[in-house]
Amino acid sequence: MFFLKELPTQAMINRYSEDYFPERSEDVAKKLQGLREYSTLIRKLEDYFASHNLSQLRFLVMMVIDREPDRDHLFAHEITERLDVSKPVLSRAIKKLIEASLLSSKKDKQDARAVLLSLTPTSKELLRSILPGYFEILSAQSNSV
Amino acid sequence: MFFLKELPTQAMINRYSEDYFPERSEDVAKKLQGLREYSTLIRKLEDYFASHNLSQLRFLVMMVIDREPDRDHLFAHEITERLDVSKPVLSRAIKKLIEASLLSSKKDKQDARAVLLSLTPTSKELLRSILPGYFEILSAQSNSV
DNA sequence: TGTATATGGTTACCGTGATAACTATATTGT
DNA sequence: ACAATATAGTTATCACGGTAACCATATACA
Repeated sequence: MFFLKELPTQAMINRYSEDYFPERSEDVAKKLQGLREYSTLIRKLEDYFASHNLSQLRFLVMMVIDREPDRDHLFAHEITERLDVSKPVLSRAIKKLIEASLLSSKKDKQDARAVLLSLTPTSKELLRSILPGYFEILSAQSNSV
Repeated sequence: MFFLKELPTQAMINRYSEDYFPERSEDVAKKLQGLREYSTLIRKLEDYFASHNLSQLRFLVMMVIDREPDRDHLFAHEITERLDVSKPVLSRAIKKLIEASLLSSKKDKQDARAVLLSLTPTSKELLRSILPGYFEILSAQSNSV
């Protein structure tokens, strides 16, 4: 998250940065604007997921299982490979999804440590119902990015 | 933060979204890419601030005081107007900055509720020392944004 | 075979977001 | 003047990131 509401003017950035990178101060202005716009977008997404008793992370966990070709399940460590999130955080997100009947887990037969995770009918239906709103937010022109 | 490492291909997005917004699925792809890139950038910034015993928020609190024209102080509620963060979070950030001698506070004479916040010599020096690295990260081309 | 190492996942703990509700002081309006 | 309302800031509590350390099981290899 990037909190700054009123971005510094180009003049202000120049004043701060001209000692270091005068030739790149426009890049800085552009990046700050991007940070702000994407922070706003992330807020909208999180609000949207929250209104469906989800978080962005829990949504993405379901998505990466759903989008997996040729298989209807993933192991937790495979989800870790696909999402930039720490193991404990993922572990907790999975636990909540299971409690909400949005994931089902099954012990693997080859590896007693591993757990197979798959979507439930409920979560497949939920995914279908929230995707339109998700794409709506992502494609909205109001986010001037 | 947006966690998805491998973004969906355009074909995958089309498959998911064509029922809803076929004409805007390229916008969706672009937004997802932007989200990912800015999340990476925010991670870099947070790591950088952490290496200086700061957070992005604490840095921005100092910055908005420093950049204020004609005054060397701000009230907490003025900082709230400038940063998109809740009052309690700001309150805690200010408390930590004061404990670290990076902010000094003084009761206002007109309004007994309000507290004047200004930078200390230490924090002015700290700001000057971390700004080059901050602009370096923001202007780096590696963030392909 | 059995010991060291690697891997899958969880637990414990901390930092930092949020909201609701609170205290204290200012302001408004009759 | 004083009751109602608004404002400045804090406290309590929760959600959800992170790292370090920990089980349990698999794998490597002497």
